[in-house]
Amino acid sequence: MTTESNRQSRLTPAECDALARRLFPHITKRPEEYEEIYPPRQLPQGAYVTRLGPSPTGFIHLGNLYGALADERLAHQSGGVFILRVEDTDNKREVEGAVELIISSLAYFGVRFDEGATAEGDKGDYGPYRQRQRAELYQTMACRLIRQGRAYPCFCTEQELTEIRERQTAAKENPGYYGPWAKHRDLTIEEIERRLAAGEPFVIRLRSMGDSQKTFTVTDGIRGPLTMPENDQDFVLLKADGIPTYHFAHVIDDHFMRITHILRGEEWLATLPYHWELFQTLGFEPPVFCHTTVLMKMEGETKRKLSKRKDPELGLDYYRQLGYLPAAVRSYLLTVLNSNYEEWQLANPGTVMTDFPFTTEKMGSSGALFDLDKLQNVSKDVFASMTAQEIYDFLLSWSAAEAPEAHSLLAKDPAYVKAILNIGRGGENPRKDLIYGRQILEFIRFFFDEWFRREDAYPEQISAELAVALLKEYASAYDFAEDNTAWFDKVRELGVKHGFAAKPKDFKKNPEAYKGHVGDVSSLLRVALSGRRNSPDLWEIQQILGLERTQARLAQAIEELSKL
RNA sequence: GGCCCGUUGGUCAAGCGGUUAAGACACCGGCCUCUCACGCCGGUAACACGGGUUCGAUUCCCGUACGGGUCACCA
Repeated sequence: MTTESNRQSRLTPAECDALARRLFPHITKRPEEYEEIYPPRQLPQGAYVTRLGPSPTGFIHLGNLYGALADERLAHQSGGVFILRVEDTDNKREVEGAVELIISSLAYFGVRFDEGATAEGDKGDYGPYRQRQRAELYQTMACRLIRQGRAYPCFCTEQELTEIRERQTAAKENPGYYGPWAKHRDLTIEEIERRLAAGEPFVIRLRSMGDSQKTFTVTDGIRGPLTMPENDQDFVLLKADGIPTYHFAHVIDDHFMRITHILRGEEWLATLPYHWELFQTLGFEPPVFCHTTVLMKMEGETKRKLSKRKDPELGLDYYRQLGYLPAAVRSYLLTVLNSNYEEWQLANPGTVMTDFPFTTEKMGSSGALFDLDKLQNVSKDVFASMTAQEIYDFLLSWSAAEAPEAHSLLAKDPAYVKAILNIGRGGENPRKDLIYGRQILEFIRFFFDEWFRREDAYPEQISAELAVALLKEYASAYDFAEDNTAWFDKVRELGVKHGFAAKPKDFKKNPEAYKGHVGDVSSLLRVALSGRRNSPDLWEIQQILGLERTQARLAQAIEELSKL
């Protein structure tokens, strides 16, 4: 804007002083006192102090966890502090119990705070940690700005603001409250006095000294040097109810809580000039800004930022309900957050996630699509690295909350369930077919008589009559004590005796000569015993089912097939 | 629309003036094999476009296109 609009306040220092007292009669502290109340932290060199500042709207999704994880890693791996600060300056949006939900959801996924709002109340020396309770601090700072002529009361009504915007749109000017458009920027003290006396509601606006024709440069912790136009907007500092806007609260809190690194989504990039001017005006040393990318979702042909309202399936609760392993979700998010995490993990087997040196430099700056395939793959790997006992413990606690109908069955016979979970586990290359709680229940359901049912058809190349004969013969010859090899040899013999090829290759070479091959015979057994055409090793399944249940299922299949 | 950020295979992404342009997921073959899964081997597939700068551009600069974000007394 013109230099005209950058001029100092029209009010004299004495008038500013009087105005400050008039506006904030209850403010007794001076900003300097707060510097002492919230002294610089005594922390090791290079320690990060980060914070998560959710607004208590009662919904938290993958994107929030994504950011929280970065904050958490940076703070904790550097010996720093991670704070939860509740940004409740908008009472219209507040939802009952939201803070508790946020804390418990994040805790479930392994994100813990050192300081700030907790379920038991505030913890730490830089509180209170709910912004509405810090009103006096913000007002003290606003009072100082008024006194310095760097802020002023604005009595504009919503209508007047709309009008201004309309005129700006018509004139093709940038919208906003700035420069010549800021009509209450230079009210006389008498006019202000008159309106105050009349009880008109007002907000406190910054008197911007910026020039949008000029630029400034900040070095972003993720994106490197960023050049942006200076702010020239007289944006609102304190709302009519005396509560600060995000912009004002953020700058003051991050200063007095001695935050070193501000991680926030890129949606804040556009207002960075606001914050920059505020840091300068208040004389605060700005922390390092780190603007992360947002997590995106594919919608039709285009990508879109995850939305609270449109994407309930991306809520943290959703993954908890499905029974995703917290470690898997964390690990997946880390692969997106830090591009070299995956390779590090591959190169350092047997390490835990917290050993990984997380850096802001390795964070990407273009929006990443949420990739369910990848999450599932990561999840499989995590389950594959766990013992049956660990998986059992997880399933038990998860099902208690999210799958009560399965919980009692899982709890009834721990040894049985663990034996099931142990199939194909323990070797160098464990099976990777466990993804999440619900899916695991589905995967193992046939082991339980309560859930067992035939899901697939018997092999069509075997007639019902022959199938019955095979099953009967198999059942009477079945020896529970035989080992895997001896057992399969017997299945093979049985097949050969009835005209099946001993090897699939023999059958392929000469299909006319056989009724099928040994695989068809075991398919028959598989369907009879598991209800499915595909399953893990049959011998193991029988060992786990036990002799009695095995025989019962064979009998059941014989009966079923006899009716055909 | 103004401003800001971004753009390497379907996805996540290495790369930071000279590479046969990594790797992971997904997909497709093959091997192993009684099915599934695992594992192993192989394959398809990318530097948005146009100008510069340079001996040489994926890499640097400028445009264009496309995508995203933001323009509140919400955060």
